[in-house]
Amino acid sequence: MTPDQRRIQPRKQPRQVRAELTRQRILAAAAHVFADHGYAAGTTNRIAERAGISIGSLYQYFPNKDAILAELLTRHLDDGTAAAAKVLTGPLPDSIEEIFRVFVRLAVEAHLGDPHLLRMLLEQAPRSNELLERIGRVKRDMVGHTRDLLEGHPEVRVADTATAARLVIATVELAVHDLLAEPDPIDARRLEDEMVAMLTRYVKG
Amino acid sequence: MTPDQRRIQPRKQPRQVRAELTRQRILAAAAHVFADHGYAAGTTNRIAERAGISIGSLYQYFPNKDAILAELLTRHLDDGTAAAAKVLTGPLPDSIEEIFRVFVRLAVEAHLGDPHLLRMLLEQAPRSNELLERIGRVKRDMVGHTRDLLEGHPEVRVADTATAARLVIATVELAVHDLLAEPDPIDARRLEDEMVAMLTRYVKG
DNA sequence: CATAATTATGAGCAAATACTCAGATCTTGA
DNA sequence: TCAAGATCTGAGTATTTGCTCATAATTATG
Repeated sequence: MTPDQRRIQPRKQPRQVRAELTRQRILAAAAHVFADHGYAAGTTNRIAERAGISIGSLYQYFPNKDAILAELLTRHLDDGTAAAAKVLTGPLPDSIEEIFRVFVRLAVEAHLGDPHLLRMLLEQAPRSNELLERIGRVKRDMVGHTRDLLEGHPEVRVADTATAARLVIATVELAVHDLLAEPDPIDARRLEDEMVAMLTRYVKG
Repeated sequence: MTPDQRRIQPRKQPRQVRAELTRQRILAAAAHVFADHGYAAGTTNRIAERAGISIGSLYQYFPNKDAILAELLTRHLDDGTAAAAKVLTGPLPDSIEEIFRVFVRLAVEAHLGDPHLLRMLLEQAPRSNELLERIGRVKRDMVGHTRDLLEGHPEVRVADTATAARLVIATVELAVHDLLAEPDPIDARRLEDEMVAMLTRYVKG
């Protein structure tokens, strides 16, 4: 470990518009390159090339390669929690089926953009402790909320709500990833219907 | 690409016992190293060191690093299909619930050995086209069998058996991986029970 | 317009790593 | 016992890759 605590924060705050533009180009290019080549083979030089900027510029906004991945993942997590929080401000449907539908749809929508990138993110990111914790926290929150939901809802008839909550979250997250990222992806709407049906019948006993 | 078609086959068939022993040591060491460090950071030198042999010996049995991963994955796939084939020779239970239980248990057992390694394998291996196809074929077979099962079983009441089969396979595969490889893994028996319950209630409508 | 501040450049360095090869050591078989 | 073949060794090579830094170009400021 370097003495200066292996930075993840950008080394410089952009002060001109072109700087912010360059940052965005780098992130967009990184998303494509990582999705196409994987993390290890997605070299920083390739990212710079794809972004149409020099390698030097890249390192003016990101202290190292990991920081780029971290930023991409952070964005995804923030987008997801923001979307979920927004839904939670309004009133939820009554039936457990429709509640599930809301959240499954949220998950599907969050991954329709670039499923390959997302898959990559959640696979490679766990190398870093900081990101591992952040992911773990988000997941634990989701499981917690799900558990509360299961315990408080009259239609639900599962004995062990803790286990059921974990199963529900894992199923949604992973199945969405997998099915959407496959070479022959399932139709998103149909996936939503079937998954909602499965979860609903499960928790209703 | 090199002109000689990037080999995956070992360059030499072992003719003495010590050779076969070395091969096994390499694979065992690779499994540990890959599980601990990931594929990229699992260097061939580290594998050789852990196996207690020289780096030169390693390259006498595997033409390159990818071939080691390929062999590990092939073993896992072969073990899985062999176990499934064995089960299919005997008579299956009547109820769909008990049928699901048989296969879920198979999946759980196949991953109890070294879940971290398996997770790694399925995440990193798809870089190679050959392995991608092999995995795809196994998966398609499983989906096909599941579909036949769903269509032929009187208790099953799903409209779109093709989609349902994909959902069932993805759920079992991925949830098993995820839940077992987590820092705080779910009890295997409880996982089996809940998953069987979920799938059964799903397909029974 | 002039000076400073910000941003961009890209050749090249240092480190890591997959892999080679010439020779040493061990095993086999007659 | 001993030659031929099989196996093992590990320092070294070729390549890749993350990243730096001196310098240039651009933009802001007064």
